[in-house]
Amino acid sequence: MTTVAQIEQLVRARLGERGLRYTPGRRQVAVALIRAGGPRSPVELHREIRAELPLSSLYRSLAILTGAGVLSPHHGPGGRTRFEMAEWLIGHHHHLVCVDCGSVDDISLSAEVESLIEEAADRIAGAGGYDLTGHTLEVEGRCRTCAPAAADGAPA
Amino acid sequence: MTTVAQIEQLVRARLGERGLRYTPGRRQVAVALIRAGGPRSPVELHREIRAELPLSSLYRSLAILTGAGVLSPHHGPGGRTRFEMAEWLIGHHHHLVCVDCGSVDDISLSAEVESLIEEAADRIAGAGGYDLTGHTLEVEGRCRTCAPAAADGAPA
DNA sequence: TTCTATAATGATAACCAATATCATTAGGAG
DNA sequence: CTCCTAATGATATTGGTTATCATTATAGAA
Repeated sequence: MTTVAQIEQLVRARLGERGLRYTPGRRQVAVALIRAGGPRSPVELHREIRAELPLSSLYRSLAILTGAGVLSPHHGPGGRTRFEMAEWLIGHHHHLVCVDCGSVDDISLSAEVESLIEEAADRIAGAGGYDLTGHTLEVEGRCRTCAPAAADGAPA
Repeated sequence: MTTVAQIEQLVRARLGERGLRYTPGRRQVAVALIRAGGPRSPVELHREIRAELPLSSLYRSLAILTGAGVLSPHHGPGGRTRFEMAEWLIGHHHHLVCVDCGSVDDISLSAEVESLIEEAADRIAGAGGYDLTGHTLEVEGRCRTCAPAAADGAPA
């Protein structure tokens, strides 16, 4: 099991390599995301972080950390972007996404399914002339909160 | 092989069920998306459709068609949403996505991998209390145009 | 066909997540 | 201590998207 402190050490090192500092503001963001079980939006993080961290700084921290490869962006409904720790820090995983509110939980697949997907992704990217960076299975549905409202999509 | 006209017939019927009309503007959008090999943004569609279809009307047509279950939204970088025909119209598929520019191509998986993923998605949605609506494998990489620029993500 | 209710359109204004700007503050190297 | 550069925070701006509203077009009724 990787601890929060260990991940933070990797983050600090990564930032250091690029002449960037692991400041208190950036630390708050990183720790919140390490503890989260899935991608979080700037507003969600702002609510979660008690300290009065200005939104402008929060957005910039997210941009800096993303640029350094520490965070990965996830684009959801309503033009909202959610961020999570990159896979080299918290391990490979997939997403369970609510198509209505956009909330996301991390999930894992069996080794068997995972290796088959990996193979397929490799083949597909090659065929399309893409420089493969990764893959994510997005399992889509309506979360318990959103399920009651709205219906259809492709009725009888 | 399903023809454009056949799909259009399904779209017209679906709209009719809801008291909505399959107007020329909506038709332009639908035909362009039926012909496209993947999700398209409003601006891309606007460029593709020669006619002087106002952006406000284009956006509304996309919203109407999406609400009717004819289109599915795909959320990409830069807060840009791309739309494609729903799977009940063009069949199940997955996406090859450029993490930089957000362009998307449709791809398919072997029946073997597909059925394993389906099973896994079912199990995962159930465990998370989600009402499953679908799943998409997003194969991520950098397209030929974007590959030259930028590097890393998780270097040595 | 003519009338009428409702949907659709198009120009414009408003919205809001995200980004850029810029003056100020903080931190590391010499 | 001093200097150079990074980081911060308040604010202004951008840009995709949505809402508003008056006008036009269409389906169905008479």
